[in-house]
Amino acid sequence: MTDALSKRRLRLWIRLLRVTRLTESQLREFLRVEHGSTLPRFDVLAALHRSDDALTMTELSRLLLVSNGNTTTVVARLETDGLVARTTSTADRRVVHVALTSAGRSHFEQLAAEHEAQVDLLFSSMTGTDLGALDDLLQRMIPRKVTAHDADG
Amino acid sequence: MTDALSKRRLRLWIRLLRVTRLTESQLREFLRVEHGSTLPRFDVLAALHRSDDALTMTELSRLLLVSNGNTTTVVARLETDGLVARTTSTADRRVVHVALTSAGRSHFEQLAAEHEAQVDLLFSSMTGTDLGALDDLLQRMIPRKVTAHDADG
DNA sequence: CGCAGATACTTTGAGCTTGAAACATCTGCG
DNA sequence: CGCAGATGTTTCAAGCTCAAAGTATCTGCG
Repeated sequence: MTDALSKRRLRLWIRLLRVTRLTESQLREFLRVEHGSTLPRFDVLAALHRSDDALTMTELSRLLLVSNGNTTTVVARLETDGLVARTTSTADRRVVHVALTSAGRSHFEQLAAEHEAQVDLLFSSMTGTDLGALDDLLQRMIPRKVTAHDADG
Repeated sequence: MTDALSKRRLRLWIRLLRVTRLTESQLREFLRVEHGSTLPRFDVLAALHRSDDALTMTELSRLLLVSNGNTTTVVARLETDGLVARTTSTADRRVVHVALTSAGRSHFEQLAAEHEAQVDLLFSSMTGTDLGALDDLLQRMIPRKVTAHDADG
C-alpha cells in the first residue's frame, strides 16, 4: 500500500503547515502589538545575535532561508531604524558585514526574552518527552532536495 | 527546570519552522517551474476541490488561515485565469460564492496528483510508524490562543 | 598583466500578505 | 418600519518575498 502512505504523508504535511501558520500568526501578532515589529525583522536580529554579531548578506540569507534580495530590503530597513550597521569588507569590497548596533542588541535582548515566553506559552501542552520525540522526528523529516529527474522515475 | 523546558520549546519551534520553510520552498519551486503557478493559488484550488465546490470568501480565508483581503486578491487572479467563478449569493447579497470552473477542476486534479507525488518524495524518509507518531504529536501541539492577559501572569 | 567566469550584493517587477478602513448588506430590537 | 450594530467583502498602504537582471568586484588561467 504505497498509495496509502503517500496520502498519509500529504495529510501530515498539511497538518504541519497548519501548526506552523497558526504559531506564526500568533507570534506576528505579538511582535506587532507589543513591539511594532515583524517576524522577518526579528529573524534577522536573532541570526545576528546568535552569531556573535558579524554576518555577510549571503550568510544571513542562507541562515534564514530567504532570497538575497529579500535580505537586502529587510536589513536596509533595520539600518534606517538604527538597529543594525552595514560595513563594506576591506578584504573583499563586494562583501557587506552586518552587525547589531548597541541599540539593536538591547532591543533584541528585550524582545527575545518575551518571544521565548510566548513560544513557551503557545506550546505549553508539550512535555519534555513530547519535545524529545518530536525533535527526533523532525530531524529525520528534513526534506531531501527533489530534482526534476526524481520525478521521472 | 522550567527554564530549560522553555528553551527546548523554542528550539523545537525553530526546527519546525525550518522544516516547513524548506518544504514550502521545494513545493513553490515545483509549482512555478512545472506549472507556472504558486502555493497560494494551489491552496485556494485545493480548498475548493475538497469542499465539493462551494465556499464563501470568509470560509476560504478561515480554512487557509489567511486574511480576507488576501483571499480577495488571489481569488480575483484565479477568476481572471478562468479557474474559479464568483457568484453573489441570492439569499445574502453580501456573500460571494466561489467555485471551481470545469477548467479549474481539471487543472487542479492534474496538479494535485503531481503535488502529492512531490510531498511523497520530500518525506520519503518518514515511515508509517513515524507518521503516526508525528501526527499524534502535532495534534497536541496546536498552539493555544495567547491573550495579553496570559503574558502578565 | 588581462580578461573570462565566478561571486556578493542590489535593483526591479510582480505577486503575496497583513491589518485597518471603507462599503454593502443584513438582523434584530424597539 | 427604522436604525444600530453585526457581518461579508473589497480597497488601501505598507511591508515581505521571489526570481531574474544588473552592477561591482574578485580569482585564476593564460
